[in-house]
Amino acid sequence: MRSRSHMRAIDTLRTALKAIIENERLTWPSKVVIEPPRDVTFGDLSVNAAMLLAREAKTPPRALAENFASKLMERCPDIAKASAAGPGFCNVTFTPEFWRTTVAEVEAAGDAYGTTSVGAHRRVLLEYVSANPTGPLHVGHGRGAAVGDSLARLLRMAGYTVDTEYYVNDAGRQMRLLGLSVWLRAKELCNLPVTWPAEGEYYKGDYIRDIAREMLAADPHLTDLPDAEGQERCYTTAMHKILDGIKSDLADFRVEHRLWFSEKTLVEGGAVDTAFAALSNAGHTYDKEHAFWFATEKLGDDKDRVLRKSDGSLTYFASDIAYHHDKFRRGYDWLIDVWGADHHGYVPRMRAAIAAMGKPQESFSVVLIQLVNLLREGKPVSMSTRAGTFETLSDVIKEVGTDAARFMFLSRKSDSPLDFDLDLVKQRTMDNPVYYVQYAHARICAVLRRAADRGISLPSLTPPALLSPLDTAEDMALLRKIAGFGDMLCAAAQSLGVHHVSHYLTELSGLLHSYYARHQVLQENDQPRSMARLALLRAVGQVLHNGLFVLGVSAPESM
RNA sequence: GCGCUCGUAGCUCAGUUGGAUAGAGCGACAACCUCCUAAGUUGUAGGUCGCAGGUUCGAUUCCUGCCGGGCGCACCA
Repeated sequence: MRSRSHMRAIDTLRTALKAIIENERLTWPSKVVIEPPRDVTFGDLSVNAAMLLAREAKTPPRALAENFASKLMERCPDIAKASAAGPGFCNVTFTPEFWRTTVAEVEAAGDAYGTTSVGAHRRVLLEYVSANPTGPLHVGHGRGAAVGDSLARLLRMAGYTVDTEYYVNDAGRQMRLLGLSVWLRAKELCNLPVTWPAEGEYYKGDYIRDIAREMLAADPHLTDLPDAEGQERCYTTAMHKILDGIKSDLADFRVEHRLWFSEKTLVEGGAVDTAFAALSNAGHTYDKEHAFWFATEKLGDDKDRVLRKSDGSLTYFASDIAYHHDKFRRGYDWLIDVWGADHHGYVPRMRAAIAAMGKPQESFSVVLIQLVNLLREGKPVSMSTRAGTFETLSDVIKEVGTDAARFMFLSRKSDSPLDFDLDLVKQRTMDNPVYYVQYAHARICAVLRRAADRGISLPSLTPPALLSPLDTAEDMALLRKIAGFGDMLCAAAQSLGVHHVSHYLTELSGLLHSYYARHQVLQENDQPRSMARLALLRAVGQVLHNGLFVLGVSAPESM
């Protein structure tokens, strides 16, 4: 379903056209699309209604469109021009006065400009990053973090009530390996004999040795402990240290998680049994070959899945079901998970679990994050956690900065692979459009400062009369663009595609730079025009600011 | 082999859920600072939207089949 537009122009046109169509005793087709045409010379908006209604009206689409066009002009004073075009489009141009009032809309709303209520306060739980606390975050996690955090901001702008959560996998094999790895390093540092497990059965990164060293410094007798107890202590300490590091990296990256949810606590609280009972009561489980199975195949999965293995232990899927069951119990209407794209094969079984809980399909969404190919001077940088030769998120932030890294992550569809070249991201070219957008904002601020120096002051709400000098094609282009900001945010929220926001900002910045080069904003001999343009620029600056906020990128006042 | 996904300008990618003559940046070439920030602007060149069918007023978009790349197919997490 297409969401209803909030753009004032579209709203106005829809209302007028609806009345006309009803007057003709025709029915408003659900497939009506009102949108800006590809070519701006066609007008501000374009409607396909005549083509959809031709059959019912028994009139050629072109003639019907002409009829609609003339009625629109009679009926609606905001419409300056309406005409039939192409196979039966109806193209509409609004009056300049109509567009100018957009400035006041922006000024009145301020930081809230662009917010809508399509979300209707539905409660969303957005889970992202959730990396195992077995090592520092790397660049791939950074992409998921940027996308998740910006999605939260985006959905809030669209009127959803969003909680963000990090699921801490603090139970299971990975944690045992972490404890073992630190424990063995500690023994090694004390020159005790150590037999290393097979490759892949322990973590090798330098941070493991660092943690072992810190622990020994705090307690020189650490290695006197029996193996089991020592490993347990190492696991607990290491996990907390690593988690602290992750939290600090996320803070540096302007990424917020409001909730931190422990898998261990969940399991110990009996959530698995509760979830199992729910599935069993609905008749979705069975026992086979000493294992406990979940019949996911009937719910769209490739085959049924094991929940409790024949050795009595739980599968990862089991606790994940319990986790999602618990999310619903906490009252959320919509669960959004941000996962690495290598987990896409996991989606059908999770969907099956959601269905088995009796929840509608729309209540669960997965946003897949494709691989980040980290490059340096065009050459790939290896990123294996266990090999210990990865580039951490923290290193990348230090090198290129949070703004550039976030914008880069957010400027492409999250489910397609991304080449992240460290040298490129530091460059100030259009391969790296963050500067282009930030520069547009800084430029506007510079003009506003200059105006203030000259003693020109704008009212906080600009009266319409003051804006009448805005009459060029470039003025209209900017006004139309900022008028569409809220709709763009809605569309982006609906498709869970944050990249739409960065594309929009790049386009808006292009219009601004072009405008700036073409029209002198402050003119010594034309105070009224200066005021009007200043007000327009201030509004554009506000929109850039709001858009950058959604991306979690700063809007500098000077560069 | 099965499933998911992608294939759009030389390169990196958009394409608003089926609309009109398919866009942007980079790279190339050529113009713009006595003037509010040149991290900028303007212009030119560049395309069989992987291939072949189908659905309809209309397809880059939806369906089918091929070709090619990525990923996934555990009583792992």
